Amino acid sequence: MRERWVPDARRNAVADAVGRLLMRGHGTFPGMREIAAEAGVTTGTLQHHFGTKDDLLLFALEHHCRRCADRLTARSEEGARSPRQALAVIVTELLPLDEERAAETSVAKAFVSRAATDPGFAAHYRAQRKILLDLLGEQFARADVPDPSAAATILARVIEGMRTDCLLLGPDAVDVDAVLDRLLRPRDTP
Amino acid sequence: MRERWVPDARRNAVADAVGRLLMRGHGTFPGMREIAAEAGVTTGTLQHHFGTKDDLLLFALEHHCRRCADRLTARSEEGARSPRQALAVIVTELLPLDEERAAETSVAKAFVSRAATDPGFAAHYRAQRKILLDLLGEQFARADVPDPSAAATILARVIEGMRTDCLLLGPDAVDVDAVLDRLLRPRDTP
DNA sequence: CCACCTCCATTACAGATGTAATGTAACAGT
DNA sequence: ACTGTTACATTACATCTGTAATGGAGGTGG
Repeated sequence: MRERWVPDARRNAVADAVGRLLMRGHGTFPGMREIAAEAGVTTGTLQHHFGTKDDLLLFALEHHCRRCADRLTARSEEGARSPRQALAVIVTELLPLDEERAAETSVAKAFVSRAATDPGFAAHYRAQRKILLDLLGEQFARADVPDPSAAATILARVIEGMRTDCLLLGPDAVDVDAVLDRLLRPRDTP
Repeated sequence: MRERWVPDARRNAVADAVGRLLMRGHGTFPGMREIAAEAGVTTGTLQHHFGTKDDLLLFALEHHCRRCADRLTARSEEGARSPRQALAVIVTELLPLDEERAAETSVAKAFVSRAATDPGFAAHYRAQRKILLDLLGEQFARADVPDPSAAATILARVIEGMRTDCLLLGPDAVDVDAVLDRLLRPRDTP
């Protein structure tokens, strides 16, 4: 008998395959047959579960964002002690420090160019960005940093830079503590 | 008589065409015929001046980086008054605020994913990053910021984030002065 | 038993892809 | 004038692309 799958699990497996291919491949989006081979299915399966290729890619993007968000909420209690530690958890969880997070980062990077013109992907970017800004801003407010939302905007940008540094130069190129030191140290108040 | 070109000018024109296509297109690398059409030549011309497509793309990347670097050195004297203004010039020049800089940013973004696996593109990224870090670090040192190279690393990452914010959310999403305010305001010295 | 549906494999196809191969003008050197 | 080289244009081709079309296997409700 053919393997039985709950359809969502199959879609998630395909999305994971896309992540692995984007991580290993040359950065360009893989073809349908390549995705099917990596996922251990045929292109017919892909056509059935996702209509078109763009639907598949958009689902893959959402899948990896969802996984990252799940990890963030799962570790959210670790930040109960100090806002500084909460920020460290968030930043570290977004860095490509293992295969799973490397795939997520590769996916995110690959879709930036796409989002520049395609409104669907752009909307997704905006939504994801807002979630991150809220998370960071909350911790900056707890840390009594003046203008916490501005601080969150800056850290979000630093995170993006750290993700590519880590992806292209290796894990030793980033130092979470050094970054938080500089962004959290108290300032003169006039 | 057929138009005469000094070969370098033709290559640069092709590289500009690639930039425009990456800016307007959906983020994926354009095909040879598309590039040829945009540049007003045929694929034979492309094959003659660049051997293969990868050579063409790498040249395009170098071309746009060179243009940006040229603009930076051309405006370098404007930063003579204050390091803060020098930093503002550098950051602004890297943001996609007109067609030329938008093309440069699109090119840079498109090649990040590629650099993750291809050593040639990765080397280019490292070199370009070092140049920027030196430029920024020099100004932070002039501003008597403690650990100027660490500050430069952070600002370089912020710049990368600002570039995508500006590209995806529009010019109003970035505020150079606000960023420099936060990164340059004096700190408590223990 | 029968229709019906989901799930999937296979095949087919029209179009795009990078590039090799070939031809051909224009000019440079001798 | 002959030769060689540069700078293209055109054609050809094998391969890859996304997807439409078709068919079939297995489970489900009547």
